[in-house]
Order: sequence, then C-alpha cells, then structure tokens
Amino acid sequence: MTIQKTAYHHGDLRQALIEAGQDLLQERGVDGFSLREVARRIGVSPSAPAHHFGDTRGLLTAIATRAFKELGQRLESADAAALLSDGPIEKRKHNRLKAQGRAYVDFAMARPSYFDLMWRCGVLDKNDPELQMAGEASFLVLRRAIEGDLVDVNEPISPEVIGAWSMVHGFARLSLDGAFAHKPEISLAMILETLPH
Amino acid sequence: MTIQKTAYHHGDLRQALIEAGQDLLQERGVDGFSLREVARRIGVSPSAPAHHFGDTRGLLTAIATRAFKELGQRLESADAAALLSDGPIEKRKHNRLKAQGRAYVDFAMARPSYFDLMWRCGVLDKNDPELQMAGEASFLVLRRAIEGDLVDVNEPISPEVIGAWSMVHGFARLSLDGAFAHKPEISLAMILETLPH
DNA sequence: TGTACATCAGTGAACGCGCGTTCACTGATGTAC
DNA sequence: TGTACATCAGTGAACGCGCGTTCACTGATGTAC
Repeated sequence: MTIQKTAYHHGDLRQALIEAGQDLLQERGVDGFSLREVARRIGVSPSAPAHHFGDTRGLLTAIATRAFKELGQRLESADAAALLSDGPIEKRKHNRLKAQGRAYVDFAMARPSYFDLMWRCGVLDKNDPELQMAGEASFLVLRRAIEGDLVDVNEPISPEVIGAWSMVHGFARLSLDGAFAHKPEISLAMILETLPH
Repeated sequence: MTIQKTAYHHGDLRQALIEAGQDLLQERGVDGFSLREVARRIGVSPSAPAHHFGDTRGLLTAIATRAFKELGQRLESADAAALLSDGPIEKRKHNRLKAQGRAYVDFAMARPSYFDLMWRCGVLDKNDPELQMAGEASFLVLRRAIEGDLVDVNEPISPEVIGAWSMVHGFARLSLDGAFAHKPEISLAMILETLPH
C-alpha cells in the first residue's frame, strides 16, 4: 500500500495527531495542551481533530493509553532482566521488585508529562476500554512479581502489592513535584531496600 | 476595634480573598480556580485581588501555606494521641507512624483540592518563605516520629522517613486519582502495617 | 481641635488572548452496477 | 471498463467564552502641624 500525500487528505491524520500530541504534551505539560496547537503543528484546520477524537479528552485518552503501554513494557523488561539474574533463589523476588521500582521511577522521570497525564483522571475518559486494559496490564506485571506468575487476577490483591506500588508511586510524584529539591541525600536506592524480601 | 463596613473599603479584603479562594478551590479544584471568580464571590472588582496578592500564583500560594499548616496540625494531633497511648514502649514508634499515616491520608481525602494544590508546584511560588516554612514544619513532625524527637535537622534524612512518606503519599494520590476505584478490597490499614516497627 | 494633604484601597471599563466548538462547505476516495 | 453516486476526510471562517491584566480614576483613611 502506497501512501499518497495529497493536499486534501492527510493520509494518516489519526496517527499524526497522536504523535504531535505526544510532542506537545512533553513540551508544555497537561495544562499547556490544546487541540488547536496540535492541529496547527501538523498543518491542519482547527476542526480536523474532532473527526478522529471528538474532543480533547479523546486525544489525551489515546495518548495516555500509549503511555501505559510504554510503562508496561518497561516494567516487563526490567522484570525479565531480574528473572535472569543469578544469585540465591530466595532473593529473586526482591530483585524483581527493586528492578520494577527502578523502572517505574525511571519512566516517571523520563516522561514527566506522560506520568502526570496518566493519573489526571479529570482529563481522561476512564471508561475507555483500551485505556483500562493498558492500565490493568501494567499493574499486573507488578502483581506477578509479588504474588507469583500464576496469580489469579480475581483473588484479592495482597497488601505487599499495594504497599510497593504506593511507595514507588509516591516517590516518583514527590520527586517530580520538587519535594526533595533541597534534600540531595535522598535517592531511590535507599527506599528500594525496604521493599519486601 | 470595630470594623466599619463601608461601601468602598472592604475591611479585610485580604482575609476575605483567602477564604473565598479556599471555598472556590474546594468546589472547582485547582484547574477550575480563577481570580475573577474569587473577586465576584465577595462582590469586589476583578482587579481588587491584585492589590493584595499580585496575581493568581500569590493567592494560591497563600492558600497552600494554610493547607500545609492544617496538615501539620493534623499530624501533630495524631502523633500526640499515639504518644499517650499505652502498650509496650517498643511499639510506640510504630503506633506514631501509623497514626500519622492515617492522618495524612485522611487529610488528603477530606481536602482533595488542597492536597492537589500543595504539590502542584507549577502554580505555586515555591520561593515564598511562609510556604517553605509550613511545608518543612509538617515534614518535621513525621521525621521526629521516626528519628526521635531530638533529631538534628541538618543530619541526612533516614531512608525510613522517605520510605514512609512516599508510601503514604502514593497511597493518597492513587486513591484520589481513582486507581483503586474497582478494587474495593484495598484499604489504608493493610499497608500501614508494613511501616517500620 | 481643625484642616490640608498624602496614602491607601478599591473601581470598572477595556484590551487582547487562546481556547473549544459549530457550521456549511468541498475535495478525494471507493464501490455498485 | 466506465460511470454515478455515496461516503469519507478535511476546510476555514465564525461564535462565544472566561480569563489575567492594565489604566486612569475616586472614595476613605490617617497623620502632621
């Protein structure tokens, strides 16, 4: 299939909107995001995005879905690497947790605006099935490391999972929000040790 | 001193702005906040707030300062109550931590918009000395419970403090952002037990 | 005690901004026969 | 293979919105003498 770039039809506007939206988001943050600016960047009329996403919420939801997928992949990679590491078997679980914690915070630091967006539920369509799936999938990666790879997702979630997620999420948020700005002795490494052994 | 309410001079506009601002913030959140609406609510011209706060950032910073003071007081009360509790002395520290964790999350749930605002550094003047002091003061309450009441604030912060803060902060954030919306088995109590003994 | 005057506190109309969304439209594409 | 026509994709001007901020102003207050 050859993509003919014509004056009128964009070719793949949907994709272009998402990509320009991602750029804009990273440059200006969630609060600086606007549909008009996205349209402007790809040289399309202000009303063009509505054909594909309806409104701002729709485009942001699509971007958030991608962000969750990226987070999930990063967690998976980190987890897989930790699984392959050598050392006594009883330390394996702790290593997996630490690796995922590091990956989680790395992601937040590398893509602060994505991280903001993913949890800013006021601007997202939380009922979007793709968004929900992407979110659940990345959560499951963490859960498997703690509760075992054969965990039944219908069982209640263990306190360790929520504790670990909360700690790592809180650390990422506080770091991004500058809470540790004048406290240079604070590092992620020092709290990762307190994750369950 | 009698306060004469005249048509022209408000009496205590600064105070009135803060109070109306607090109401508006709680009703509409940080994103729905506007200086014009605050002025409208207390029946004053749109430009009146500028005399006292300069701009939006100034008023929000004053409100955030109050919010930090309230948080600090809640932490103090919880801590004091835990100190008075009976039981073996070695459990005292753990009890203080749990009590503060509960107070922290309670505050976030009771005043979600305050909690948002306090960490939304983009809309605050982080160099404001009053804001900084109020923030440090509430942090110190937590630190004392872990490192001892005679802690030297110039010493490096212990990993336990950062871990506990991160976990509790993360739990509050995730709760407010609806991350646990479809997971009713999740409660704060279950992660408080994992705080250092 | 009276008075002149500086300062303080608030007015209100106006400006310019960027935004989301609507609307009637038109150019390109693809499909049925 | 050609053609008619429905559908799809994007246009671009316009509307109304609420915002922060500016500006010349005026009413009230307080102080010096």
